[in-house]
Amino acid sequence: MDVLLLRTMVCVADHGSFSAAAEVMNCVQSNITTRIRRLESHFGQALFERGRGGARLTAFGQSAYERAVTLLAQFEAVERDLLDAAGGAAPLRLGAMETTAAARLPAVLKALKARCPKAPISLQTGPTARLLGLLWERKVDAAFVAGPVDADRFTSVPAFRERLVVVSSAPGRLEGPLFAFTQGCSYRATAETWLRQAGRSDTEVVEMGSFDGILGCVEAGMGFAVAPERAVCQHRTGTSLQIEVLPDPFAEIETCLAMRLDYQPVTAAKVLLEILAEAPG
Amino acid sequence: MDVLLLRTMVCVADHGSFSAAAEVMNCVQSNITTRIRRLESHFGQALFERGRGGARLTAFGQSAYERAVTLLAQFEAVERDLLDAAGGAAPLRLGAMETTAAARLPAVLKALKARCPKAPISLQTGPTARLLGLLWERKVDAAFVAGPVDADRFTSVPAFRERLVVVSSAPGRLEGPLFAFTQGCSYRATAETWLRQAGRSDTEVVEMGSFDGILGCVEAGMGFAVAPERAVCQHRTGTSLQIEVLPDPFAEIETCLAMRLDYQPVTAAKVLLEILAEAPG
DNA sequence: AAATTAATATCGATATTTTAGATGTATGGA
DNA sequence: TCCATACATCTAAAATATCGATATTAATTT
Repeated sequence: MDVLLLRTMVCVADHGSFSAAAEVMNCVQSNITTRIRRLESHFGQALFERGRGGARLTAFGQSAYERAVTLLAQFEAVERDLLDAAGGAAPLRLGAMETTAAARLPAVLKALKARCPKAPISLQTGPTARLLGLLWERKVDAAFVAGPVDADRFTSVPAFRERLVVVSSAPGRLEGPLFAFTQGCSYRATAETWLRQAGRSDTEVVEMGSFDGILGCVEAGMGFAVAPERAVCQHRTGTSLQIEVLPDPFAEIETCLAMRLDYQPVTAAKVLLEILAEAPG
Repeated sequence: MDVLLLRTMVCVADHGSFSAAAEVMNCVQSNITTRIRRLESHFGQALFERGRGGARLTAFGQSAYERAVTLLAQFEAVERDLLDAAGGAAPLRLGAMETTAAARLPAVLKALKARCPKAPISLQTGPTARLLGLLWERKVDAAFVAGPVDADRFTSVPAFRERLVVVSSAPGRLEGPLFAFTQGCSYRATAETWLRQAGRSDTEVVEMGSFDGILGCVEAGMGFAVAPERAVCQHRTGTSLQIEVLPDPFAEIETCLAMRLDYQPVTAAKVLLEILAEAPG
């Protein structure tokens, strides 16, 4: 019984079909079939019920899946620890909100790279809710998200204090729709709460996937947006964008670095925590 | 990082050299070299210090070894459980003392095979001390050993009550050396204690590896032996061997089935426990 | 200093395993 | 009926692991 087979089983179960798993694992679907069949013949039991609309775990498959998940997690934890012990070369997979990535991370990551040159560091951006999901599934090791964070599921340390501002094309001109990220973005949630309290629950919301796009639309006078001051300032150079701090209690938002409770920080993660502690934003 | 690589590392560490590991793993030594080098280059760190007289773990190798051992144990536990859940086909590796294997196990194993026909059952014989060692290293799942057993390290259930007898070629003729198994046999320890208490500490001891050999020598009048009554009776048919029960408190010895505290019994093991509970010997 | 010994390392041929990609089969819905 | 979706099967080729012979190394012995 090989780890690859277990990984494949977990991937199929997670993505609901052989073909989806093949895409995720960068191989052809026939390989997935072969591996699952090997596992199944090893146990003499079907792991999945195949049918239109994908593959579902059988009862036996379900129990195998649960054990496989914890086994693989332990396997990866050991591998991480050893890579780390071997010379601080354990990878660190970070997540961050778009705006944090743009406004805050360049300085932090530069300092981190300087102190852990060998550690491969990767970054994935997305809204807070999705990042917490990735964290929970162990797809990322630590994520910069808008606080506060559910302390029952994650540890978190304060990283940056952001001031939320309203961005518009002219002072006080809050006409047109609110440009915001897709659902799951906590800044958007804050903005909507603010608008409701200000009696503007009718404001239309336009979803956009990129921060640049949002600012571009706002600059063109198509509407307004809510974003952290730092992030706007970075983009504002040479533009006519106007900013205005949100009223309390919406102005002050804390960005935290969140991790799973059971995550054992690798060297690079410890250094990141030190960097955040040294230079509080 | 493949399981085979970890298994190889553990095997090298356990047996002290690449070539010894190669023998145990049924492959040529160059394979071991290749696998260890792959692991080492993966971590960028040496796992073993090579030298005349074998390979020793480096500090890093030691920590890798410890993690690998627990990981492999978990891996195997999961595999066992799943094979078991898939249809009671999980293997059961038994250990037993020579005399137990000869006198008691045939009936028990027959009943076990009848109730778990699919489960592969293997048996390894040896003296109590070695069996407990195998148990501890998880090389066997359960072992029939002479009680009492250290309850801090093993669970044990009573299996058979044996009456120890002195075997000689003529009634009362306890001349010549004591024929016994190698060190580690608890019957031998009992016999030596008895002899000491009887003021015969000077009795010479001849070690032999097989029970048949011992009885043969005794029958030829070369000396005497101590063994469970049942085992002697099986072999005695048509011989002139004389038996005499040992004085208290040496006569009554309990044979237990011992398992590691953390062993999760597979179906075959549970059935074995039932069989022992039904027909106490 | 040379020879011996007990180890691991290296290398090329071979065998095995895994993969990709083309094709087949089944099934439900337009 | 035809199409789309999804798994199964098969084959050639690519990747990988193994064997077996030989080289290398370092510590002992002579």
